[in-house]
Amino acid sequence: MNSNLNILLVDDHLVVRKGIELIINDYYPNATIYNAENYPDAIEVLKSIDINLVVLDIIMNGIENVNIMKEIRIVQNKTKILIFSCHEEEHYGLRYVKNGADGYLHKYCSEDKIIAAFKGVLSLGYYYSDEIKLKLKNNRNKKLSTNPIDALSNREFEVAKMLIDGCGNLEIANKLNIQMSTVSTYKNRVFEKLDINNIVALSSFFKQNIN
Amino acid sequence: MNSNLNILLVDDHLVVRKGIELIINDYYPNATIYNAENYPDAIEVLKSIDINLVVLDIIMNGIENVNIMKEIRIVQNKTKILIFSCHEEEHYGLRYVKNGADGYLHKYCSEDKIIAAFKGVLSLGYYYSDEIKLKLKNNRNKKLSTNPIDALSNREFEVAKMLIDGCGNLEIANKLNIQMSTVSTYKNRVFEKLDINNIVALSSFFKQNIN
DNA sequence: ACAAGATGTAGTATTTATTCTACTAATAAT
DNA sequence: ATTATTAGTAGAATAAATACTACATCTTGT
Repeated sequence: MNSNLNILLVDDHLVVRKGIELIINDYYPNATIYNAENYPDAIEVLKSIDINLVVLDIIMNGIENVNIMKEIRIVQNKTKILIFSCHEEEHYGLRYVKNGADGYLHKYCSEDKIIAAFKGVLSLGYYYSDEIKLKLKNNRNKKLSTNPIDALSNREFEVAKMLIDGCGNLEIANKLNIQMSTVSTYKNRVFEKLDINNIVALSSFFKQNIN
Repeated sequence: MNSNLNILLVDDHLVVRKGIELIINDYYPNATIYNAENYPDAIEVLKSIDINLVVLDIIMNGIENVNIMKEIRIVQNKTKILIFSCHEEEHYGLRYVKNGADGYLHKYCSEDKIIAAFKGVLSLGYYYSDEIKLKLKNNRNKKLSTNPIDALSNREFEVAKMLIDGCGNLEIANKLNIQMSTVSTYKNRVFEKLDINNIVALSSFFKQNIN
């Protein structure tokens, strides 16, 4: 059954790939492991080999690229994608799942969880935390925009940009002639919509998603 | 010769430890590997076993602790310490070496470099990049550093990085077991030293000067 | 056309962050 | 050896930010 299990590890850290490999070896001794340290290499592998599972680092060289999942699905639409990220699932998980991930694993997690995720994705077809399941349910009807920034209202966008410029809430409130609590409300809505929770993340979000 | 080589891997990421282990296995098949996923455990191991080399992640759970090296040296002063970090050596390296590291490896690096570092540290006693060697020399000659980040104290540096990770003052205070006002003091000193006034600027300062 | 959700906005209570001062210990400078 | 800095740390007072709730006005899907 596992004799023809093909797993592709996509991560720019050799050590991480090796670590996953060692763990997989224990549980799926017959699996064949393929390695890719960048996305083009990964696509190449997928073009020539039938891969059952892609273990994918979504942030390579500091750049997040959720679109890689679409590219993977174009080449092989039945392969399973398990995100293996160093970010907290809490803030990023939902977005990845909405963009096509079948599961989300934190680099911190235990061997048990890694194996549980592998099993889940390979047998059930998915591995979501309860939190993500809940968020998915609450979000089911909403369409997924390729660019979450598009979901921001004008006022939210305006505030977001000022925050990135280093303005404080009070300063923004004064400039826009609104109450600080109002600014806070926008800030919250922005954070929720982008599924982030701090200004640095907001900043990098904008850098990545806007020229 | 290698028959009684004892290596301690200190890293909170299982996958990383596994990865290093797999690499070590190939080159030092007789080495005995010990694992610790936190500092107290590491110290425990060091108290009972003669360790030749500690492969050390200095940022555990998002908290940098350069003092761990002093603690290690108190327990075993002849053991070698090789920092294995996910940050660029360029500007973090010097700080760590000055605080007691015998070598610095980036998590990104190739298998060759990992082995070279192991060999260097175990035979020569150190493994420094040319850049760090130069900096060390300049430092001895008391030449000014061109990088303002080098002007930050250990504690300031620590706090700065946590701020960039999106931690709030209170969170940092709790993690470091200090008062929030103390955190604020550091934050202020950092901002003054770098001549900035908000987290986004701090973040880009680090990105520019450290990556 | 009408319900459901999105948007713009605040008030208030609470939580966090900043300021400013200050003190000790460790280092560096002279 | 002595002085001057730097580093690590808080307390108290003050200011800023957030959470939560609320509500009227637009949009939009059906």
